[in-house]
This record gives sequence, structure tokens and C-alpha cells, in this order.
Amino acid sequence: MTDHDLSMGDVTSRTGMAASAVRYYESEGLIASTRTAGNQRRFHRDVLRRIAFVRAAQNVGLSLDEIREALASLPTSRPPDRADWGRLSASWRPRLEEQIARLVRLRDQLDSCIGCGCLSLDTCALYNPDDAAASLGPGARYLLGDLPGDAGVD
Amino acid sequence: MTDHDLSMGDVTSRTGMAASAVRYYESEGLIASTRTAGNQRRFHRDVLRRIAFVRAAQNVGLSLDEIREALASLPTSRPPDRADWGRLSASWRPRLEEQIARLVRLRDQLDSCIGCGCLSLDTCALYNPDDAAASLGPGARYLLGDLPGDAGVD
DNA sequence: GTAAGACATGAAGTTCACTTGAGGTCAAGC
DNA sequence: GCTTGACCTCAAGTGAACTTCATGTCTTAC
Repeated sequence: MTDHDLSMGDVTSRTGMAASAVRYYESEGLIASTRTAGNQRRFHRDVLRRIAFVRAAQNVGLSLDEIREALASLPTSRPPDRADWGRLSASWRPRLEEQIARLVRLRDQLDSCIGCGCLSLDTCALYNPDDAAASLGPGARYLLGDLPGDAGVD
Repeated sequence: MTDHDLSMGDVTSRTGMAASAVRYYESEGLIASTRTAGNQRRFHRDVLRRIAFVRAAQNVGLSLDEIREALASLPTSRPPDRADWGRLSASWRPRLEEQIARLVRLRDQLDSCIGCGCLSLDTCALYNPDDAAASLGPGARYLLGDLPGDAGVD
């Protein structure tokens, strides 16, 4: 038989995920499966691609909700091709840039603070982040909580 | 009277935090307070500094547990000075650098993937991250989950 | 002096991304 | 045929960092 489909064991060993996580992803609508006569899952090989995409997207800071939404934009009539995946991944870029910029800002502020020996509240940029939660996407919160308002002293 | 201490309202309005969060921080031993005759909290002005430190440290990816530990290294006999805060913040730097490096790596991989139009599993660096969970501190996990093992196809 | 609003407590609830456990079924090797 | 291990379901638990709720007290302004 031309059994191209993957068992749960195949998927866990090839992705490194726990079976429970794979089932969870399915329950969340991130991946799909068919069933054997005996009710065991069989996954199309595409599932590895989808899982890899999910993991990568998580690394960019997207929540599973957002990832599901993104995946929903893939074509259903035909299998997704390189361009489809590329387009999806390209949409992460601004997000990623924003995160990098934010961390770099924090690092530079930290540098200047250490340089000047301050870290005092009235002068330190770290403690007076004007740009705090400037233009943060909703999903970035879990990655970097906002430094709210004004923590200046006197 | 020379009432230099801060009420809960002072703290919430000056830090932007919710009162519940301030109480939570106190219950977690991150900040301290005294009480009035009527059992209301009064905070020393230093609490603003500590809270600012906590928020900044969270931005670097530290958990409240780790932050409490860090704060524990502050002197108790005298009020912490600039050098104390500076030393503490300086300890974040490697962490921060690591996070930035990781995101930059991800971005560059993304670029090359989009450039080559691939994002296919067998050739794409994004999907075959050798360096995946290389040297990740325990606290970085919540920021960037690891991309485990091998998600290659065929 | 009284009404309004700030503050107190403790227990329980929330979100996210899963894991764990209990109890049962399926498939492969000997 | 039988054991072993892979797999199934559903409910509940986890941990981090808080929030919400119910109920009651304190303080301030008029």
C-alpha cells in the first residue's frame, strides 16, 4: 500500500513535539488529520510544514490564535506552495523588526544608564520610557509587557 | 506633618499599575509597605524605583522570581544607591544581547528564505534551526519557545 | 455628620499553551 | 493467542502574572 500518511509517532519523532501538543494543535484547528478504521490519527505530510510554521511563528511572538488566522489565509482548494508559505512568513517581518528595535532601544538605554552611573528615576531613559507602549501589536504584549506611564520621581 | 510616604493611589497614578498588581507585588515580596493606624498601605518613595526596576527587568525577560532574587542582593542596611541599581541592571545585558541576537538570526533566516522563495522544509534554515535551543537561559523560554529537533521532510 | 470614594482582605477566576491522569482500544511481534 | 506498546478520549491540572469579586473599613469633602 502507498501509505504516505504519518502516524502520531511519526509526527512526534519528526517534530520533537509531545503527542499531547500535537493533539492540542489539532483541537485548536492548527492542523488536521484523518482517522484509520481503528480511530487512530493519520496526518498528511503537509502537517510537518504547518507545525514548523507554527513553531517559527511562535518565535516571532504570535499567539496560536493569530497563527490560526494566518493559516486560514492559505488556499484550501490546492496544497499551499512555496509562495504561499513565503507570503505568510513575510508578514512577520514588521513584527520581528519592531521587537528587535524595542530590545535594542532597551539595551542602548541600559548602556547609557550604566555609562552615566545613574539609573535614577528623574534622568534615566530606562525609567522614563516616553515611547513605552507606543505602537505595540496586541500579540506583542506577552512578549514584552508595556512599561506604563510615568514612574518619575519628584 | 512631613508625610513623604505614598498612598496606594499615589503609587498607582505614578506608575500606571493597577492597585491589584501593586498588592500582588507586595505579596510576592518585590516591594514593601508600612501601614497607617487604619491599616492602609504607605509606601516609601523608593518603591517607585523598585517598581520601575521590576518593569524594566520584565522587559528583559526575567520572571518575578528571578527579579525578587536580584532585588534580594540589594543592601538592606542602607538605601540602595545609583551604583547598586546600575550593577543590578548591568547583569541583564548578556540576556538582552542573547535575545536580540536570536531575533536577528530569525529575521535574517526569514530574509534568505523569502529571497530564495523557499520556506521548504528540506533547505530552509527557518525550518531547520540547528542552533535552536542552543544556550537559552531558563527564563528566556517564555519569550522564545524552542524549535525542537528535526522537522525536515523526506 | 454623613455620603462618596479610596482602600482593605481572601478566595476565586483568567489567559495561554500545554501536560497529566485515568481508563480504555488498537496493532505488531513472538 | 497474548503481551506490549502505541494510541485514543475527556477532564482536570499547571504556572505566570495578574484581575475580579464580595464584603467590609477608612478618609475626605461638604
